[in-house]
Amino acid sequence: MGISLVKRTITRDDVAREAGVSPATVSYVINNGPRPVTDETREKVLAAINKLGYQPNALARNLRMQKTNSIGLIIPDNKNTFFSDNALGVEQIAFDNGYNVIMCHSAYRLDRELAYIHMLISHQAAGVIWIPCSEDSAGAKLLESFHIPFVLLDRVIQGVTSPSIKADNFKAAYLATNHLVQLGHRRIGFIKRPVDLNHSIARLNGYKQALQDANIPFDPDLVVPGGFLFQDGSVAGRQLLSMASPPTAITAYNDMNTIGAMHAAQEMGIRIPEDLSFAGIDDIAQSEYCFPPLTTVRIPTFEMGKMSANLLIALIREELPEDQKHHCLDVELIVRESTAPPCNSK
Amino acid sequence: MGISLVKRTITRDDVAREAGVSPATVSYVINNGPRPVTDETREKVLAAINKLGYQPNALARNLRMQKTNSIGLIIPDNKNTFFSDNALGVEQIAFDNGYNVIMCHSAYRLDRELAYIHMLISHQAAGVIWIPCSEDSAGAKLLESFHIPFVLLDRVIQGVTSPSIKADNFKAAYLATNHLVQLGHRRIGFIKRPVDLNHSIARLNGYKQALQDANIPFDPDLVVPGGFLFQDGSVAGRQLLSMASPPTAITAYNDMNTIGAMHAAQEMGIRIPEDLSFAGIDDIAQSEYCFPPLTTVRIPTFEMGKMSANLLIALIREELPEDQKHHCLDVELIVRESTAPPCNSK
DNA sequence: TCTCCAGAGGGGAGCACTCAACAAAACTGC
DNA sequence: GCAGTTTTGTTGAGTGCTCCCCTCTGGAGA
Repeated sequence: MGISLVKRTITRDDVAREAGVSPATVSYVINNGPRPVTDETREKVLAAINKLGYQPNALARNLRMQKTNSIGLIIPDNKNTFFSDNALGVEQIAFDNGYNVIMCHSAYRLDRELAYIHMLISHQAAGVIWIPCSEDSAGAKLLESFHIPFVLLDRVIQGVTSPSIKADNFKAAYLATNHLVQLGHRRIGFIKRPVDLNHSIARLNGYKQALQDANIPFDPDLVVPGGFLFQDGSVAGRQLLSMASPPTAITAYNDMNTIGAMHAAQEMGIRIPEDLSFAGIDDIAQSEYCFPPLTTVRIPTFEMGKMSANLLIALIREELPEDQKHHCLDVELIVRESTAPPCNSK
Repeated sequence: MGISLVKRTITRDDVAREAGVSPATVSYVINNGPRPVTDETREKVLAAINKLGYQPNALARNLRMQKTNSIGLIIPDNKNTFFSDNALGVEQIAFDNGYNVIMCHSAYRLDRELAYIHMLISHQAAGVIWIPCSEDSAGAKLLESFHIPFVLLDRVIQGVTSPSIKADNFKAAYLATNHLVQLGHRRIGFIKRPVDLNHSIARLNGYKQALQDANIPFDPDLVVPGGFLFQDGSVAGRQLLSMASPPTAITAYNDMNTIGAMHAAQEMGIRIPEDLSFAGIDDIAQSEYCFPPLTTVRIPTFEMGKMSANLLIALIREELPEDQKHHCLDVELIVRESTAPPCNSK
C-alpha cells in the first residue's frame, strides 16, 4: 500500500489493465452498453474499479460525446428570496435528472449576463435557464447561434421565441389593487419598477385595469419609481406620502418595495393598516414576517423554477411539443394584516 | 452566406484554415502565449475568429490542461438567506477570478453531499467550498484522496484539517444571552439545534457561559430543540412558554427559530418585548423586518462567502500560507426592538 | 470435419485542445 | 555571402473517453 506522492489520476486504462480486459470493455461496464458484457467480465471490471477507486473523467466523456450534463442558471440576485427560490426549484429537478447547475449571478448587469453566456457556450452547456435582467436580445441570439437550448424564467424578451415560464403578472397586480379597491380605497399609490420591462409593465397595467374597472380615474402622480433594495421602496413611499393629497393605500411592483415603503410610513408615525394600507406582489419570505404581515399576491417561484427545469430538459431531449413551450402560472391573493378599509370610510 | 442546417461547432482548426495559419498559432493568439505571435498574424487570426464566431471549447482545453476553472459550492439550503448570502459572496469572488461555480444543494442530506462530491471529482473541479450538513468525514476523505482542494465554510469537521472559515459562534451566543442578562433577565430559554454539531455546541456553550458569568445557574429544562423551519421554532417556543415557570426571555441557535418562537408567543397573546424578550443569532433578512424587529447577532455571511472563495483560490494556486488556513470572523450584537427588561423588574 | 454465424472482446480513430520539439525564416556580424 | 543566432510558425503526441469495426471463440448444422 504505497502512498503515491505523484498526483496522478486513475484512468480507464488502469482499470482495464487491472481487470485484464480492454479499455472499451470498461466503458461498456460503466455505461451499461451499448454492447453487452458477460457477468464474469463485469465482476472483474467492477472489482478493479473498486480496488483502484476509479472515477470516470466527465471532461473526456463530454468532449467525446459532444455534450455535457451541465445547465446554466442565470439569475439577477440570489439574495432575493424570489430568485433563490427559483434557483432551488431548478436545482432540484436538475439533480433528479442527472444534471448539474452552474450558478451565474448577473447582479442585474447585462455585461455579466453576456460574460456568463459566453462561458456557458464555451463549456458546451446542455442548456440554460435564464432570468434576464433586461430585454436586450444579444444573449438570446448568441445562445441560438450555438444551438444551446434555453428557457426564459419569470421574464420574456421581445422577439425571442424560446420556451418561457412566467407568472400572471397582470393578474397579480390586478388582484392586489382590486383587493384595496374592494376595501374602499380610491387613492392608491403604485411604486413601479425603475426600468420598464414587459413583466413590470404587465403589473402596472394590472393596477390600471383594476382602477378602471372600479371607475377610478388613473392619476399618474400616484405612480412613482422604486428600486431593487428595501431602501428604494422607502424613498418611494416617502415621496407618495409627502404629496398634497397622499394615497390611502399603496401597492407596488413587488414586496421588497412595499415593505420598504411600509417601514417609511411607520417611521413617519403612520399606523398600518388603520391609517394606510399596503399590498405587495411576490410573497417573498419577509412578507409573512414583517409587521404587520403583508397582504400580497403569491407568485409560485419554487414551482416556476421546477417547471423551467423540466421544460429545459424536455427541450434538450427534443421532446417538447410546440404547444407546451410557454406557460403562465396562476397567482393567488394572500390577505394578511397590512390592509384595511380607509380611515375616512369608518 | 448559407445557413448551415447541420449543427456543427466551429473549431480552432476552422479558424486556422480561415486565417491561413496553423492551429497552434490560433492557440497562441487566444492564450497570449506561451510563444509570441507577430501583430500581423494576430490580426489575421482575430479577424478569422470574429468572422466565424469562434468560441474555444473549454472541455477540450480542460481535458488537455488536466484542470478546470470550476469550483463546487455545496450548501444545505439556498432558501435560507444565511446560506444564499454565503453563495453570493463565493460567486462574486469566483467570477472576478475567472472561476465558475457549480451549485450543489445538499438539502441537509449526507447522501446528496456525497453524490455531489462524486460529481465534482468526476468533473475535475478545481476546488470546492463546502458547508457541511454533518460531521461525517467521508466526503472530506474522498476529496483529499483525489487531491481536490476544499475549504469548509461556516462549519468544521472533526479531524479535517482543510482551511476553514467560520464565525465566532461562541461569542455570538454569548453576546445574545449576555444582552438579555444585562437587561435583567434570569430565566432565559434557549432553542438549540436538533442535531448537535460543533458550531451549534459552541453556541450552546456561549449561552451557558453568559449565564455562568452572571451567576445564573444553568437549567437544562430551559433548553429545547428547534429545527430547520420557522414552524419548528414555533413549536419550541410553545414548549418553553407552557412550562410551569416559563422564561422571561428566549434566545436560540438561530434567527429562524427565534422568529418562529416569537410568532408563537404573539399568537398566545404575549406582548413583545414588554412581556417577553427575544434575541437571535445570524441576522438573516427577515430579522430586520419581522415584528418587532429582532435583536440579534450579525454573522457576516457575505464576507464569509467571499473569504472562503479567496482562501480556496489561494489554495488552488498553492499560495496559501500555513498560518492563514483558518479564520474565525468576529460577530456583532445588533439591538433592535425585541428585547427589553423583564416586566417584573419594572 | 468443415462451414457458418452469433456473441463477446479488442483495436483504434477521433473529440478539440496545449505545448514541446522541430523547421523555417529573418536578422546579425564578420 | 555565409555561419550563427534569434524570432516566428508548424508538426504531432498526448489528454481520457466512446463507439465503429474488426477479430476471435465456440457451438450448431450440414
